[in-house]
Amino acid sequence: MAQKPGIPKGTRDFSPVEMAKRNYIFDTIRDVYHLYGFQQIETPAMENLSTLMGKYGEEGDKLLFKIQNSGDYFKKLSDEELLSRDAAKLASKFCEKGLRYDLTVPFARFVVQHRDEITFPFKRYQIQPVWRADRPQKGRYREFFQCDADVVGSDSLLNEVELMQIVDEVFKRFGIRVSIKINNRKILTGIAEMIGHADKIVDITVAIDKLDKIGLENVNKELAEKGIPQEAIDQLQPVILLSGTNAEKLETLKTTLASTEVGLKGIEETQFILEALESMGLHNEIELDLTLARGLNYYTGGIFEVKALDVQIGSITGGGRYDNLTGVFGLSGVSGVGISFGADRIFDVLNQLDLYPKEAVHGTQLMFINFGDKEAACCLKMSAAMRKAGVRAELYPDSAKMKKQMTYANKKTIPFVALVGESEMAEGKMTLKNMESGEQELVSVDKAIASILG
RNA sequence: GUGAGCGUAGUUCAGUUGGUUAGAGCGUCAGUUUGUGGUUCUGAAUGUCGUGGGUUCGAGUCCCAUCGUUCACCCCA
Repeated sequence: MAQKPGIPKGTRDFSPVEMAKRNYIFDTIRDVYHLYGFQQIETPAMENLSTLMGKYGEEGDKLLFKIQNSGDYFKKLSDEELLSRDAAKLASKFCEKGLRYDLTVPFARFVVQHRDEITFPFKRYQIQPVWRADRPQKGRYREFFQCDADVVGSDSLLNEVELMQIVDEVFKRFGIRVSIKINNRKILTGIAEMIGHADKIVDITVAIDKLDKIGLENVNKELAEKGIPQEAIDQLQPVILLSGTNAEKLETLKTTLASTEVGLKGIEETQFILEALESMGLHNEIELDLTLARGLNYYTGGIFEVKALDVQIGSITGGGRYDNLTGVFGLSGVSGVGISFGADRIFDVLNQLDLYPKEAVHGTQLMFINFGDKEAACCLKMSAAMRKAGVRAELYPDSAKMKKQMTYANKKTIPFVALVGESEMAEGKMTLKNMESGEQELVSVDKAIASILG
């Protein structure tokens, strides 16, 4: 066997059927975004590395795909640099660009760069692939699509409410049962302050985040390993184990975090969002979950995450508020909040649950069998008329054996086949065969259109 | 970045304690059928057993390396 070609790990080809399904996902999300007044933008696949670096934490920097400069860059390096064997340092010498890691940071760059053309508040959505140099595994790819919607230039919590409504609506349309989790960075900060370790907030949240995965005991162990004293860990217990309804949780937190201003602010925000959503009535459950941390360190307010209830696959949507993301690009005072649907994981979920509507696949509806040049010419005219009426029609290009042509129609799951031979031509009609039932009858073009579209 | 499993036809896999010419289902192609597919029957094609080295009289099978892949951890959509 000749050497088989392949594609880089963590990347995928998409077949026609897969594309039809993916487009159904993108279209559904896009429709809902439009309903809420979001406008689409796109940004380049590559950004300047300086735009990307330092925005996703240390771990994120490592996962950035860097793009090698062109040209003889090694000539410009000193012997010392070349011999340093320091990948990160050397990369900075001959990589100026990188593939985007998410859509939020490029969007922040976009906002700052085009600030004079943008009318705030700016509601944009963006559906594009992103790349991460991660090691692939189940539900994790190195190239995957995100479907982001963000509002920048407005501090109003109504934006959070609206985004949660969008999340709820999208998953309702997909028919995926989900649990929407909400938290607030300010509450997490308040907790860290309360126990007197505000500086350890990242370690604390990362540890707490693993609660349902590794259990309380291991969380506490990890906290201790990160240098949190035992008494502080003890103080954390009631918070970690917080339970009850959302309202009850908030009440408990109000007393626990009474001493921290940030904490109370976070509680107030969360309460507003939850109450607003409650009055709207969501289809899916929304739950205050303090263990929800999210690694992205630019979040400052509300944090959201969505998990599918019927498939185990990690989070399928996430988002949150970031008060000062544009600040790092030189424009402060612009707050933003956004969500991101993970199209690829949603694809996997829909596949596993087999939730695609039949109409999602827009295949050919009618195929003309090709009997020869004369017959084909007649089919050409008929098919033109049928397309005009909105029938997706095609003519088999070669006058191959019937069996071959029928097999082709069968494989493409084309529901109708038209046979136009000598006798049909004489009458200006076609024999229309229903591929599912096997029935066929001699009909006019108009009648055929009616029964196909009917 | 860390750890574990798996690489045999287009595909899913079988292949005994190492033993002659490496098999099966599905798929593909041809015929049965000069205007009828999805269901029948008949026949055919296809592999450097991921790659390189080693042990052995003998390696698909054992050892080492390498690449690919899958899963878990870290992190994340």
